[in-house]
Parts: sequence; structure tokens; C-alpha cells
Amino acid sequence: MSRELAKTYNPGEVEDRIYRFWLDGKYFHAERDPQKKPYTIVIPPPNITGQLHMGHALDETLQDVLVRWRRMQGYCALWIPGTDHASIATEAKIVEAMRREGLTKEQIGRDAFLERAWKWKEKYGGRIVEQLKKLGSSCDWDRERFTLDEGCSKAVREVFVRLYEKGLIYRGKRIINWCPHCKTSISDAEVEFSERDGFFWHLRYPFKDGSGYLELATTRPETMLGDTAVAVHPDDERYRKFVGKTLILPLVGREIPVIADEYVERDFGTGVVKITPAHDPNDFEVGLRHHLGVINVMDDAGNINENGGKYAGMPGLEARKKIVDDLKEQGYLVRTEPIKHNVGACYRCGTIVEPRVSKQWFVRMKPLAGPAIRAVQEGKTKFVPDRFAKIYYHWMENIKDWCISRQLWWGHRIPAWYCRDCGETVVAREAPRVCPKCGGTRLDQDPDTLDTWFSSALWPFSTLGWPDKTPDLDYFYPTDTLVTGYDIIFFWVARMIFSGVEQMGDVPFHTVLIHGLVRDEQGRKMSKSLGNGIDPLQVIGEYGADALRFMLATGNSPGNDMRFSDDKVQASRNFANKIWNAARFIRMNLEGHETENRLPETLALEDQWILDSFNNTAKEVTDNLEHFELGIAAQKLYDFLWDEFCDWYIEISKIRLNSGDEAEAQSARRVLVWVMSSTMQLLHPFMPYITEEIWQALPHGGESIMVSRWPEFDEAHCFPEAAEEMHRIMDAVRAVRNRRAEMNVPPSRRTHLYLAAASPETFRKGTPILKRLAWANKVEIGKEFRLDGAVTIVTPDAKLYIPTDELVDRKAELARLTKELESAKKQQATAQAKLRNQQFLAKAPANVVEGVRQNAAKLAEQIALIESGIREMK
RNA sequence: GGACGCAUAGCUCAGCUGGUUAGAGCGCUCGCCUCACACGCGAGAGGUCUUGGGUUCGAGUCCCGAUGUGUCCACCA
Repeated sequence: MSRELAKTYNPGEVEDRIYRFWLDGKYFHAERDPQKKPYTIVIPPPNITGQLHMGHALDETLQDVLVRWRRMQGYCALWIPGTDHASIATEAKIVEAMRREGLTKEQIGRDAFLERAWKWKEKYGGRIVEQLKKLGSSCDWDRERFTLDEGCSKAVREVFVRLYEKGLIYRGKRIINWCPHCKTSISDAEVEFSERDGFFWHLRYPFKDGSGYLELATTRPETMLGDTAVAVHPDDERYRKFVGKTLILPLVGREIPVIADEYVERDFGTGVVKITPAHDPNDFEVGLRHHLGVINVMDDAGNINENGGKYAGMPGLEARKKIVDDLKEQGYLVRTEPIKHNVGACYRCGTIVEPRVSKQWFVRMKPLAGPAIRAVQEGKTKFVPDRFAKIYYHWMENIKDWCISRQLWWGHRIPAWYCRDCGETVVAREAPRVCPKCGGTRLDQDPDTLDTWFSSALWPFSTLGWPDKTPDLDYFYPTDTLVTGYDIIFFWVARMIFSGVEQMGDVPFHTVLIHGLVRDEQGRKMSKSLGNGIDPLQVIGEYGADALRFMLATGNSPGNDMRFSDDKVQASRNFANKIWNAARFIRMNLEGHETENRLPETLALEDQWILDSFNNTAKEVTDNLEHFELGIAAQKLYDFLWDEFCDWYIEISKIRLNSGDEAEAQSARRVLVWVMSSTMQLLHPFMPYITEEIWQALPHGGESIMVSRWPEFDEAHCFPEAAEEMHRIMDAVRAVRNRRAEMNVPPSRRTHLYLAAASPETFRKGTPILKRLAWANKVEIGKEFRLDGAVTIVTPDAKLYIPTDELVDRKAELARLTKELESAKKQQATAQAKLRNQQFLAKAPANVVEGVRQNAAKLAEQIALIESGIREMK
């Protein structure tokens, strides 16, 4: 802590220095320790293309809270950091950069392209890592990994080969989603559907024999170039007679059959569907059932290809226009109907996806999904909140094969080679020299790379050294908690689960903690296009990392979205400042005194109370953390520190500190130090910097709060009676303050205070507190007082009088007492009704009944007191 | 079409397994430069917990329905 003890906390002065201190101390580094239980988190690797955004900030904060807490609890806590090569996103950026130079991928070739990509990675990949550090993340940077590094690549090849050998990876011509902009296939999960305006074009296809037409409708007329049949429902009376007949495809002239298939909905449109197996997933299935031809009419850029006759070379939309015109001209267009329909777009670039038949690699999902579903059902992996398990089940149960090959260069190249001589496919961990079938040496590796998510699916074990049998893998796997947003359950979480179960024989993590999105102040999603994103680094610069972290951890609950607002960060910043000043106060009072962080032998009433309260707080906070209720834990710490410790305990401690009695003062100092420093420990996971700074500035043992022992509930610090007594005194103080405020008496005006209570002992002990906090210059305590013209104040345990006759408005005072009486009577009636209720007495638990009984008794007393006050007023 | 979330003070949100008079932050009102802090202190106002049923001795909390709102999945051409 700086010598000057600035009035306000200056995070900028503290953060970098402390982070460096932690790094130098190697506190983030985890080494296997058989004496300790492991606690492991793997980071959701941010894309190397990325910049830190609020979503990351939230995600990292939650992970850091958990890791720091477990580390303090004595676990061997490991948080593995790393980044994702983000195949499609990175490649797009590099292609774009090259475009500005007037270059294309194809021009410079694969090797040169990859060289550029790696350079790009070196340049920008580290950026986000540095940003993560600004948040205070306690990752083990010695273990930083990259999805495309040597080890991860080895894991990828191993998994690919294993799955291939088990028949779970195959290559085939299937219909896939094609992005004409990225020029690659993408998986089903990577297509985003949205409703758009479109048209329903009603066409008629003539029968070959000239006996008329069949009318049908389509939203994509250009695909008609690839039609190989027209289908109707087998039970549709209207069309049954046409099944088996032949139609002439307009514009193309191809003869196509009318087939019957149950896929057709009789009630939709005309009940007749054109079948384009090459460009529609459902049509593809129909085609398989009926052995129809598959005519691909589109190239990889979305233009009509050579199969499109006179339309060849036209971009899809242009062809659509021309085809509609031609159909109209030739009398095949019946009508055009505007409709809204859902269109799939590439989740990376937003381009409309074209379903297209193409030869790709797939993972056979059904056999992998079963065990992955069971693992969650058996509770091996739990979702928090658990409703997300349902989403997971639903997805897994309806899963289709996963298209994993991408027509990209930046990524893990598919470990498959094709023999030029005999056509054999060789899938191997390392490049084969000769073809195992024909002995030929001319082998070409598949040019495609794997879906980025293929490698991230292996992250929880590839980062621990798999496929080698490493001691780390043995010790740290399965990991404990995975923290991520709900938007990524399908892409990543589900795939990690089936990969872990399949490859490791065990789930990759025990708990998935799901959080929501950080939205802007108005509740909108933060996005680049809206320009409403808020830069966490800027917030850190302005308010400090602790304030940002605290704000992100508070005021929301798992799985729900939250709104970011400057006001909230300011509130957290103010909290940091409050902490800072409490510490500053304690430090000031320690000056010139040797004070240990050890509680005194004898404890005053207020000491017992604050220890009791701290004890409960420690217990509850720990409990909340166990249940992933981070927001509640943070809130409790906020309340304890601000409302109890600062507002009451510190104020009360001033009595002894300034008493002139050195023994008393020293006793107070010790309690202040102990409670403050212990509270810093509880708060450390949330606000690591300021707590470290303060902890070190107070008397302490050990080098860093980071590795200090997490405070635990301590039987020896239970003082329920003292707490009860303190609450009575505090009630009295509050009641006096309340009255004085109502009467507009400034604190500078000190008054006499008479206090009558059935058990005056408590208040005798509390006299100095009443004097100081209730602004009394003299307190008299007794069983009964008879005063003329005094203000009467009633609490559940005492009756107080302030003889300030001249200040009192008798009428107002009477009205106030009457109101208070009414309220007390109302409460009493409720309690009495319960006690009269035989059902309640019989069925409610004893402690609840007892509570109500006590409450009723107290209310009766209070009512009597108020009533006597009213009598006296009159 | 299917599934799910949310609806609590003017605003943003907590409220775990049902149990005294429902909480916080911000905002608002009143009063304070009280020797740690005006990024503060003290006091206060403000809620029929969306709605209709039900279960229970007791419901913001559990069940069923309605309304509003948001999200995800499916993708009938």
C-alpha cells in the first residue's frame, strides 16, 4: 500500500505490480501433489482472431473465482489457458488481408498461405492472452496451449484414426451445408436460420404424353435445373393416378418421373413437390429411397455450373431471375406469391447457405451419442442450472452425422492419403511412404482440414498430454468445472462430452457451469454491427479490474443474461473504495503499535458479535460457492463488509481506540486486523488485486493472500448470545437516530438518553455505543422512568426517552406513536391467529411455532410500552 | 410445430430445499464536511411479488391454466 494512503483507491497503481508479483511467485503454477486433491478447469480457448469482449470477461471472472477459491482451500488448483486457431474465422481474416494486397489464396499456394497464417498467429494470437491477464486471471501460463500446436495436433490425428478404424468416421457423398462465400462445407450447427421475405413460385410441369400438367411450388426455382423427379403422397387421391408417369422438366427438357413418397405433405401447397436431391436435404433422402439421379447444378461459389445448360456461369440469384422470366415466357409460371420463410445462413459470414451434395468426411454420431447421453443421465456430468441438461439431451438424441471436413487450409489437415495408383484410401497417424495395398509411392494427402470444433472437442485431455499417458493426465483428468455460455453447448460442450467418454472412457468434467450473455444497457446483444460493445479493457482502465469482476459476478444468477451498465461498475468501484478506506483506517490506527494478526484473549461484546457474524458469513459464502451461487456469495460479502464491519464495528471500535486505555485499544486493533484480513481472504476470489494489496499491508503470515488458507467456520467463534445482545443495542441506536432524524436534530446536538428495559444489563454494556452512535452525552439506564415532556422511543426490548421537550411537536409525536401501535397490533393479530390455529400448532415444526410464540410475546410487550408512552404524552 | 427461460420497488436485478414484517444497487426525499471514506454518513418513502385456479396450517417460492416477453431446436418443398 502506498505510503501516502490516498483517499481513493487507485487500481492502476496496484494491478500491474501485483500481477507481476503473482507471476514472479509462480502462484498460478500447479504441480501434481499427491497430498492434495486436484481441482482443474480448462479455459474455453478464445479465438486468436478475437479481442477480449464482455463475454470473455464474464467467463474468465467466474473461472478465476472458482480457481482462486479452491486454491485457497488447499486444492492443487490448475487452470489451463490457451487459444483456438479458429480455422474458418482466421482464414477469412487472412484472405481478406490478402485481398487488400490484390492477392488470392490460390495465387500464393498452400504453403505460402500457411506461412502467412502462422505469422499472423504470432502477431495477434498473443493479444488476447495479454488481455486475459489484465483481468487478473490466475491461469497457469506455463501450460498455455494452442489447438494447432504439436500436442493438440497429435491428439487430433489419434482420434481421427481411432474413429476411422472403428468405422465411426467415414467419407461419403452427402448433402451438406455449403457457404459460397467461405467456399467450404459447414456443419449443421454452424447454420443460423432467420425469417426472411421471399416468394413462392407456382410452376407447372407438363406430362410427356401431353395429357396436362402437375402444379407445384418452390422458393428456389433455380434448383429446378437439378430436378430428377416430382413427388406426391402415396395416399393422395388427387394424384395417385399420375404416379409412374413421366414429366418433361421445363427449360431443361429432361424426362423425370412422378413418384410417391410419404415425405410429401398433402395439405401443403398443391401437394406436389419437385425433387432436387443435390440441393435439398429432404430431397436427398427421397432420392436415396427412390434411387434418383443426383444432379449438382451449382459450383463452389454459388454459380450455376455446367449442368445448368444455358444458365451455366450465372450467379445463383441472377439465374433465378432469368429462369423465372423464362418460365413465365414459356407459360410454366402459374403465379408468384410473396411469403416469409426461414433461410439458413453461415454463422461466420452471414452468407446464405446452399445445401449441396459433396464428398466429405463425417463422424457417425449415433454410436457416440448414446454413451454421452448416459453419462449425463447418470450424473457424471452435471449442468448448472440443470435445465440445460434437457437442451443437451434433445440435441444429442436427434443428432445427425457430423460433417467434419472443411475446404480450408488453416487447420488440422485430414490424415488421409489417396493412392494415385490403386485409389486406396490410407488413414494414418503419420504420412505413409507406400500404399499398403499396391505398394505404390504416389500418395496424395486429402487437401481438406478439420472443423475447428474437432480439435476443441479434445481440449480437456489434449491439453494434459493425451494421447500419451502422462502423469498429469492421470492426476488432473477428469477436470472439475467447465464454465461457458449457453450459446456454445452444442458446438463445444456436447462434443467434449462424447469425445471424452469415447477416448478417455470418462467424462471430461464433472460440472458445466452455464452463464448467459452480457447485454448492453438496453438489453440488446452486444455486437460489432450495432457498435454497442463495451471494451472490458476500457472499463478496467477507468474503474479497475476488481470493480469489473465484482460487477460481473454480482446481481445475476447462472444461465441468465445480464445487462452491463456503467452504474453497476461504479457501484462496485465504490465498494472497492470503501474497502480501501476501511483498510486505511485500520492502518492509521496501527501506526506506532506492534500488532499481530491474532485475536485477543478477552473479547468485548462487539468483538464477539463481529466474530460471530464473520463466522456465519464465511460458512455461508463457502456454501454458496459450493453450489455455484457466486452472485449470492459476493452479495453477502458486500453486506458484511459494508453494513456490519464498516458501519457498525469500525464505528464502535473507535470508542476503545480513542479511550486512552492502551490494553483496550490494542485489543480492538487486533480484532480489526483479524476480521479485515480474514474478510479480504473471503473476498479475494472476486477482487484479487485490492485484497492482496490490503492483506499484505496488514500484519500477516505468508507471502500472498492467494495461497493463504481459506477461512472456515469455527465453533470457537460462535457467540449467539453476544450477537443477540448487540442486535438489541443496535435496534436502540437505530430507533434513536430515526427519531432524531424525524425531528431534524443534527448529530452535533447531543442529548441525554434514558433507557428503560426489563433486562438492563445488556444496555449497560452498550452505554458507550449508545453514547457514540446515538449522539448521547449521557445515558441513564433503569427499569422504569417517569419523565415529563420527553420523546418516547420504543424498541422490542427497550423504551427510550429523550428529554428535549422544546423540540417536540406533541401532536406529531402522538400521531407517530399511534401509527406504530397500529402496526404492532396488526402483527400481533397475525401471530395470534396462527397460535389459535390448531392445524398450525399440530403440523408446523416446533421451532417455527416457538418462533411465532416468542414473537407474539415480544409484540405484546412492545404494545404495552407504546400504550404507556401514549398515556404519558396525553 | 416443439422445448425452455423470464415477469418481484421508478430502473437493473437477488430471493437456495415453501416458515416472523419480501431484499440489494442505482434513482428519489430529508438531514449531515460526525477526526477511514461525499466513490461518504445517518434517516426515510416506495412492492395487492403479471393474472386465474389448486396443493398446504402456511405460497414470491410447489402444481395446472391464461397473458405478456425473450431464447433455443425443427425447417413443409
